Amino acid sequence: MDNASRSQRRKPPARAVIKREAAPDRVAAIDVGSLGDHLGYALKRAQLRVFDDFIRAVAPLKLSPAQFSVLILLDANSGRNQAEIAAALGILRPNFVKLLDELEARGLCRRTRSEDDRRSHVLTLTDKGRATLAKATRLVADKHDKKLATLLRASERAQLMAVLDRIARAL
Amino acid sequence: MDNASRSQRRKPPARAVIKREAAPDRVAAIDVGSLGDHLGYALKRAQLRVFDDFIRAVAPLKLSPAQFSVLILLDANSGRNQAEIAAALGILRPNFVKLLDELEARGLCRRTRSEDDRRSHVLTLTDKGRATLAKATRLVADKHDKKLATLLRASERAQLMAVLDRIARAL
DNA sequence: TATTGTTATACTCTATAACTATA
DNA sequence: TATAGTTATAGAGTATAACAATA
Repeated sequence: MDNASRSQRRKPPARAVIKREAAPDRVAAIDVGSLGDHLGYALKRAQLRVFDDFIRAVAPLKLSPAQFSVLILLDANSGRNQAEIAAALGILRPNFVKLLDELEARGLCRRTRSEDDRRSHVLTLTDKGRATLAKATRLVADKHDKKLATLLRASERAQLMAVLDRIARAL
Repeated sequence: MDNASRSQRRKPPARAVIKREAAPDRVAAIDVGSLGDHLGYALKRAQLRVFDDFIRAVAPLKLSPAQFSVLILLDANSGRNQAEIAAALGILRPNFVKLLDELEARGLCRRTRSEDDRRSHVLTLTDKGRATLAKATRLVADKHDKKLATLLRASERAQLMAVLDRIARAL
C-alpha cells in the first residue's frame, strides 16, 4: 500500500497536502480535505506504517505481526488450547488453524492432545520458538522501538498507548 | 474480527488480561504479555474499533471508509483523474477501478474523458454524490465523533491526531 | 517510449457453514 | 446437545504484469 506519493507529504495542520511530483515545476497538489480530521484515517495510516516498520525490523526471522503475537501469547500462557489463544487475539478459530500449521511446521510451537479433554490441542512453545521470540524481541527493541523513540518522547508514547487502549476498550 | 471476549477486558497498565467467560466461576484469563507494550498492536486494535464504529454510523448510506474518503477527495479536488486521486489515497490504480465502478453505478460520481489528455478520466462528484457526502459527514459528526468525544477530551484528540500524523509522515 | 485506464490474476485477511471427534 | 479442531469456501484488500489507447 505504500506508493511513491506517500513519502512526499507537507505538514499544515488541518489541510494536509500531497505533491504529485518531486521538485521543480510545482505540478499541482491534491488536497485531502476534511479527511485529515478523521481519526480512522489517521489511525490507519499510522498503523500501516508501524506494521511496515515492524516487518522490516524482524525481516531476518520472517515473522508477521500476527505470528509474533501468537509466540508472545504462547510464551505468556502455558497449557492453553487453540480456541483460547485465538479468541484472545481476535482471530477466528478456522483462520487460526493455518497460522498454527505454519508455526508448527517451522518448529516454533507444538500441538498436543489434552489429557483432560481430548478434543483440545494444548499449545506450547518449543525451545526454538522461545529462541525465535527472544531474537524477535531483541530486533524489535533495537530497530523498531529505537526508531519510534526518535519520533516520540517517552511521555508522548505512554500517553498514546493509554489513549489507544481507551479507544479499543471503550468504543 | 470482533469476538465475544473482545468486550471483556480489564485495565491493568502493563499486563492486560482477558476473561474467557463472563461472571461466576473465574474460569481463567489469558495474559497478553508484552504484546500490550507494542504500539502496532495498540494501533491495530484501536483502528479496527474506530472503523467499525464509523461503518455503523454511516450504515444507512452503505459507505465504506474507503468510499467515504474518495467522495471527500473528489469534493475537494475538481478535475483530477483516477491516477491522481488513487495515489493520494494510497490506492493502486488497478484496484481503484472497481471502487469507482461501484460509486459511478450508484450515481455518486462521474468519469469524463479529458479534452487535454484523452487517456485520462476526469472525475467529478454528482449532485447526488455531494448530497451523500453531506449526509455522511452529518452522520459521522452526530454519531461517530460524538461518541469519540465522550472518550477523549478535545486536547487529547488533538494530541493524538498530531502524534499519529507524525508517525505516518516520518516513520 | 511513457502513461492512463483497464483486465486478469494471485495472495493475504476475514467471515461463515458444516464436518468429526469428543464431551 | 454442545464444544474443539478442522475443512471448504467466499469476500474484501492489496499486489504485479500486461494490454489498448493515447501522449
